[in-house]
Amino acid sequence: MNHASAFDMDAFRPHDHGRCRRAARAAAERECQARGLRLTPARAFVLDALLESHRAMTAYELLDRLREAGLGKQPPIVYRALDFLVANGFAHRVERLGAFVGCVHGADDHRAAFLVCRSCRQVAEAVLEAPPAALTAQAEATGFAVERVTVEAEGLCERCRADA
Amino acid sequence: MNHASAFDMDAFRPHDHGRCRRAARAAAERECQARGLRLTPARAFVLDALLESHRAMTAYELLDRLREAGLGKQPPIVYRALDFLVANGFAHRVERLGAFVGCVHGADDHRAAFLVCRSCRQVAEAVLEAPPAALTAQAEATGFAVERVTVEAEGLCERCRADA
DNA sequence: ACGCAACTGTTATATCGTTACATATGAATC
DNA sequence: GATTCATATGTAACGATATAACAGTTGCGT
Repeated sequence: MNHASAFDMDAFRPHDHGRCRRAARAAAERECQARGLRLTPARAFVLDALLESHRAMTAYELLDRLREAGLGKQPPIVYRALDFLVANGFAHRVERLGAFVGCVHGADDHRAAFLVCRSCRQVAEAVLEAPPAALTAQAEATGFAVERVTVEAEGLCERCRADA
Repeated sequence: MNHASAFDMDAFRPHDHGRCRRAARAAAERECQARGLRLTPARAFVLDALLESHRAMTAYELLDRLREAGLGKQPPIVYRALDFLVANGFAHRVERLGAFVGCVHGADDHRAAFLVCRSCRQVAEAVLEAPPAALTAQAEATGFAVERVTVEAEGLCERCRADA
């Protein structure tokens, strides 16, 4: 389907971001169409804001944008939109930051992992083959049913290291 | 040194918790002794509270305990204690919960991973051989310097599954 | 006893997220 | 078209998590 290499849309690699953004947006639209989900104005607006760059955005940053756009005033509007986007795999929450990024891989989120720059807050999405073996082994051994795995690497991207 | 199996102190396995707790506390004391760190009353109190069980505790739960004990009244006291404990590897922050657990492995925290029960909030600590290969490969490829890796599996422990 | 660094006390505030309930809208059916 | 129900939005109030800033205290080497 897509012959680009795995890191083509990596936040920390030069890439055609317009294409990156449009592809993610189109994938979300297709998915909504296919599954009977409603990409309402507020939801689409939040998704677009997240896809503008690979920088993680907080809920309140997004709320400010919604306010400017006249699409809502109170926190619930943005948290509802984010719940929808995250639940359906169109965005991810970066636990480490309490912030959100658009999903650029369409991967099912059991396999998403992130490189999070602590300086510029840009986030690259990686796709894991599987959760770490040690973790699944211990889960298995103790009867723990894993539902979701969070893998986040915090550090400095090349550019931010150069700036420092 | 320690001939016990890797999961002996797993939160989701029956184990001698008194021994588990005392071992962790003693390890912290030794470490402080060795590195010239001060395990002050507030810090020791918070560590003991965290080691009481394998349940993740929020900063404000801990603050309530500190208040009862007359060791402080305002949030900074507990956040400072937690900063100290986390910085020195005596406790971990569970990002998924915004809460804290005592460290029972003394492992350096680049290698810690967690099984987090979303029902009872008990947390088992696992030790990773290494961060997932896909992640380090992508970091390498893009010049991203990884400083810390968070691996957290959320799910249901055996007991909570049985209860449901 | 002195001086410095580390630690603690206190006030205030920033940041992140939810509850609860009222209202509106879309789309299937009568 | 009117009815109905599920889904989505509007709004006010609040709860939970965390930090800033600065003053005061304590431990400890000299």
